[in-house]
Amino acid sequence: MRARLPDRKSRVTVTEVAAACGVSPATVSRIMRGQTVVAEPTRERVMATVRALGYVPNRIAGSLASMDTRLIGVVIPSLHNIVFPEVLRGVHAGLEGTGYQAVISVTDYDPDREEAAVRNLLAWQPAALLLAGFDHTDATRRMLGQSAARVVEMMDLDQIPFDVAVGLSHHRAGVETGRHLIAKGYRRFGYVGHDWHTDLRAKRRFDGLMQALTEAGLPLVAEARCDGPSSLAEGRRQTARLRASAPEVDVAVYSNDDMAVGGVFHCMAAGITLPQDFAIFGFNGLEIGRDLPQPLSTLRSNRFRIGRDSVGVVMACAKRPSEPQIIDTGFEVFAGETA
Amino acid sequence: MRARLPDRKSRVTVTEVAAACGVSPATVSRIMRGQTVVAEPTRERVMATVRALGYVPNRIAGSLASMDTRLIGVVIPSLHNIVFPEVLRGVHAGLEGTGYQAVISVTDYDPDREEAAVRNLLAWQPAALLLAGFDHTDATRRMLGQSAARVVEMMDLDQIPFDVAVGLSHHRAGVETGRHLIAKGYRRFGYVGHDWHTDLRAKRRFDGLMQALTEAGLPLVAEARCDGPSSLAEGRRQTARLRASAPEVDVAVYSNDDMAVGGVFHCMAAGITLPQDFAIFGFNGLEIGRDLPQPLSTLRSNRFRIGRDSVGVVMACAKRPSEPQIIDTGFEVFAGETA
DNA sequence: CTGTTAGCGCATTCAT
DNA sequence: ATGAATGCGCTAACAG
Repeated sequence: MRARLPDRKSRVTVTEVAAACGVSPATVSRIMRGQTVVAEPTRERVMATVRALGYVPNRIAGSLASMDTRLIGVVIPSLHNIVFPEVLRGVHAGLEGTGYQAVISVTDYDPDREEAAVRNLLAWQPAALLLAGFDHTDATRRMLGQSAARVVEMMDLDQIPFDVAVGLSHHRAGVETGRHLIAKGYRRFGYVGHDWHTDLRAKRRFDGLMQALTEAGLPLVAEARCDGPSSLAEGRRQTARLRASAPEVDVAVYSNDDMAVGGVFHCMAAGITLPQDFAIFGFNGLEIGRDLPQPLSTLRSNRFRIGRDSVGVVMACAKRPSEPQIIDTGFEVFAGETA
Repeated sequence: MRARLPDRKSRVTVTEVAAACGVSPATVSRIMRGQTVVAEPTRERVMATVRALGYVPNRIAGSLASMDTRLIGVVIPSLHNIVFPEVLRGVHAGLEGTGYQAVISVTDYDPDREEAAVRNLLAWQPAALLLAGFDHTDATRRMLGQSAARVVEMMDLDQIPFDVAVGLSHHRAGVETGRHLIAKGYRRFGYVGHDWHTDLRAKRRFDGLMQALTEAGLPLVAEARCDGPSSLAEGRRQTARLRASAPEVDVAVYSNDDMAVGGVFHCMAAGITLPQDFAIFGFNGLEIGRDLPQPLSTLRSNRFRIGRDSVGVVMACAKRPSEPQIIDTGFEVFAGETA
């Protein structure tokens, strides 16, 4: 027999509530979940006791008994800019009122850390796992295969998903960017970007851009890329480099809005007039770009919608579909005034 | 007897692993937790089986048995700007390698939604709850009192915490802002702000500023405030209003960097030279301010550190201290070039 | 060092 | 409409 129980987190249990008002634990349990029909007087009596004792049902025990956790694992690459928080905002909007909770992990764009995160999260038997992109280790894929959780690969549509993908085609986004700018009359293209090893979607957009240029018989005149993650500071620095090395470039496509706004700041400081002297086009459609003195020309990805719809799809059905499913949240050109 | 078991999320259990390699479940459990000493040959044999079967321990069951969940509840007001994601970043940095997971809820600055979030999170028996500020409902306070979880009130130090507070004194931040600007020679102060009903810390900074002005015998010449949350767009709008109504103001203190950067954008667009014609001082020290063509003058709050240290304190000790504890993560003036 | 035993708190039968 | 019995998968105490 156990000598001493460890301190309980919640003092009150169903059994105690039941005892306190002369019903069985099963009745209390039923009332707490509002499921089956219970006589109104009983219900009221029990609820009074619940309030009096401050009873909070233990979901750990409940989940074990019912084999249903109401937990959603969310694995995101980064919290360094506003992009993934906006996805999270969508996730929370989708979760609102469902009784599900989000358990969050951050990978810093490292597949091995993603693997660790997935392992830890799966141990909580989540109803679903929301990941970013398709770049997982083999072990991660195996674990996902063994689990019964729904798996949403967010942000991206350019590969066949494991279960469901919710996002946009970054390749097509790149193509549309190129076509849009060519249609506006730009011919001497430059590219300003950040690390492709971690941010594969940025690379995919670049490839799309190149496809559009090739279709139009145009070269990429120059590019300036840094090794690290995107930032305003790198956007400024790489823009300076690009301008110094290739002053003939009339429009630069940026890997994202952080880099692009950095570019705008460089131009402000250097007295370069946008878009006459030089044009800038971003990606994402962040608030910061919209509220610039000259609004940033960019492509809006719908990050809130990605998060919300990802939750929506797993709430709609607890089982994986026989065919991988694809939900396109789209993108739109935001004209702005910098290109 | 139960007719039919519901589908299990994880097919493999300790019992099955144990059976598969001829040891007892307890031994498998011990090995999985790496706690007590187990003979090396046994360990290897079991681990081989674990890998072969793809066994993932069920933490729901584990938590119930050990009454220790390794879950940390985090309740944040908003994901609309980068401030709380930076706190979350700190939280995840602090959690790294501890085996604890963060369960997140968002309140949109609504105490009633905070109450609901706390109720839902406490049901998971978390080891700790991380909240923002002191503005809780009575019911929330009662629930926190009943639970054994550590409670960290983040961001703020201006009241006596329930258990631990990690953050900075917003009143002192306001005072220091005032003194700093007075020392720089400014005399005609304005204030640009957003809604105080939701963001009580902004109000506290304002009060501190007023105290500094009063000490110096200076009036607040003008103020422009909006009802909604802070944003770049409102920063621009309210700055325009302030300038129109009180052109004599030589420095404006802003409720935060989002508003202040909006102010900088207004000045850029309106051809106002900073800081000669008009000076701007923010609060937070966001990346966006630092990388502006003219870096924003502001007060750095240490949001990453707040998150990391909040986790640190609950990892250090599982029990509430007898006396409320206060951890000051401080703030520093960032000189910048706009004031 | 390892096995046995007895729950953790709750949800779910099935019987009444 | 309600109660009694059973076990979810695991960990902790104890015995050996």
